[in-house]
Amino acid sequence: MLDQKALRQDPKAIAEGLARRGHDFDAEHYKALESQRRELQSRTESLQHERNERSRAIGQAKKAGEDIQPLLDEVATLGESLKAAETELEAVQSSLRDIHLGLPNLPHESVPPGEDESDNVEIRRWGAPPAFDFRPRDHVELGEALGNGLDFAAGAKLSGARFVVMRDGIARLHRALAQFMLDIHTTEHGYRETAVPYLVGESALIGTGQLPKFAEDLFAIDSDEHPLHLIPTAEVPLTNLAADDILDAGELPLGLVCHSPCFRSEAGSYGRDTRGMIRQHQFDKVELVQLTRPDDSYDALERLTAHAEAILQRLGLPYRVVTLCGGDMGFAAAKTYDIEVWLPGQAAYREISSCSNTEAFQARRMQARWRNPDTGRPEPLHTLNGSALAVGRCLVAVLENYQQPDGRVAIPEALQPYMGGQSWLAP
RNA sequence: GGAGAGGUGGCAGAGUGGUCGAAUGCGGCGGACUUGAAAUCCGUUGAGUCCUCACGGGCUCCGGGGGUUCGAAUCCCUCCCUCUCCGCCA
Repeated sequence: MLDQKALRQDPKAIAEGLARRGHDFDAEHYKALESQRRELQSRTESLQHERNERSRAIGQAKKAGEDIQPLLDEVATLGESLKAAETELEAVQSSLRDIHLGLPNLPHESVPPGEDESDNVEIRRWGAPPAFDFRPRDHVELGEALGNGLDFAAGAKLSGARFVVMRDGIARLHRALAQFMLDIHTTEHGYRETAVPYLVGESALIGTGQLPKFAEDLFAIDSDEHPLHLIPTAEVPLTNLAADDILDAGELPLGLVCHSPCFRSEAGSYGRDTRGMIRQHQFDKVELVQLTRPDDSYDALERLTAHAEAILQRLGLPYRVVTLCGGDMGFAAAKTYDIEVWLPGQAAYREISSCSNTEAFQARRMQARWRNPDTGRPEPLHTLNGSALAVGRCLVAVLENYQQPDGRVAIPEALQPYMGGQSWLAP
């Protein structure tokens, strides 16, 4: 949610900001609704005031033993006009709420202009793509050769397209990656390890911005008794832990890390990445979330991104970092860095992490606040999130980058302690 | 699934349908006393929102939603959550 004061004060400026991410906002319509709201609200509240006063007078008269009938006659019609005003006000407020919940975040001034992926700006590279003197295979081939360790047919048999079954060394490697990431983030980067529910209620999803607009991207539990959704990312439960809270300044910045499965319907991406485990309905991810003071959130974004990069560096995987342009950013983000890992099977850099500062956008939606010592007042804090990393895609990157001519795969040194000292995956 | 109890301010805990946003205690903050501290005493201390340049004022909130009433923390309906016992169960 955007700052409503700013919206009221200068809707045109907001519209210009939103245009930078390709969002069309009708400032005139908003202004009209807003002035309607103002008029209705002051009318409603003055009627409420009158009711309160009169009720108080009736109470006092009754206590004094006076005849209250004349007073009752006076308020006879008050209730009706109050109710009418309240109903009207509610309708306008609900329209305004719909608008508020539907507006995406404003891009930070440092966000490059642009419409789509092609306008993203590369800001750095690390490592060099491995030079193979043979035709590198992709992870699908490699996995199949490794004792059917990646079995897409089995996944499809159980659950349909975009599911996979992992076995043996590959399953273990997948587990090793998640363990490794958790250990680094908790012991070296200062995040608090957190385990969360994988099913969440509607309010949490509104809090982080998935609802009301993107319901079709989520898997819902089809049940009146349990109207829950599978989490598309641990960002949802993790960030919402702060909902309705007022944190002390001393608690910030607060870093949380969580390993969880993620569930995405991938509606609207039917033709894309159909081969392999790049785009699955279910995948594991280690997620970082930070809650910060507003004046610290952009430094925190750099730190958080560096935490994600540290994993790739330790694994020796080449990557680049890009700043997303306005048109390519997610709904809640004010600024996003994508980290893209080199995949020899595709001879391309592919997204393996996305690190975003949402500023106060999510905090306002979920009433996550901190007590500002300078003002003494509760104020929205800033929230950030980033994958560090997507475990499935990281597995793909290890398999493809560490493959050998004979089909074996070397295990990065950093992971060997998690693999019982093993240094190869071999058929 | 069955039976019962309960959800009130940071915490604990009162609350008769009528100045109850709410007693009291603890905690927090400020002050007095003290060389300093403790103890003691005095004061203060919820959130949201609207109007106003401001001063200030209004409105809403006692688990959520709905209802009765001139007036609801208090009465009614409904949902959610917590606790105890029984059953079932990883």
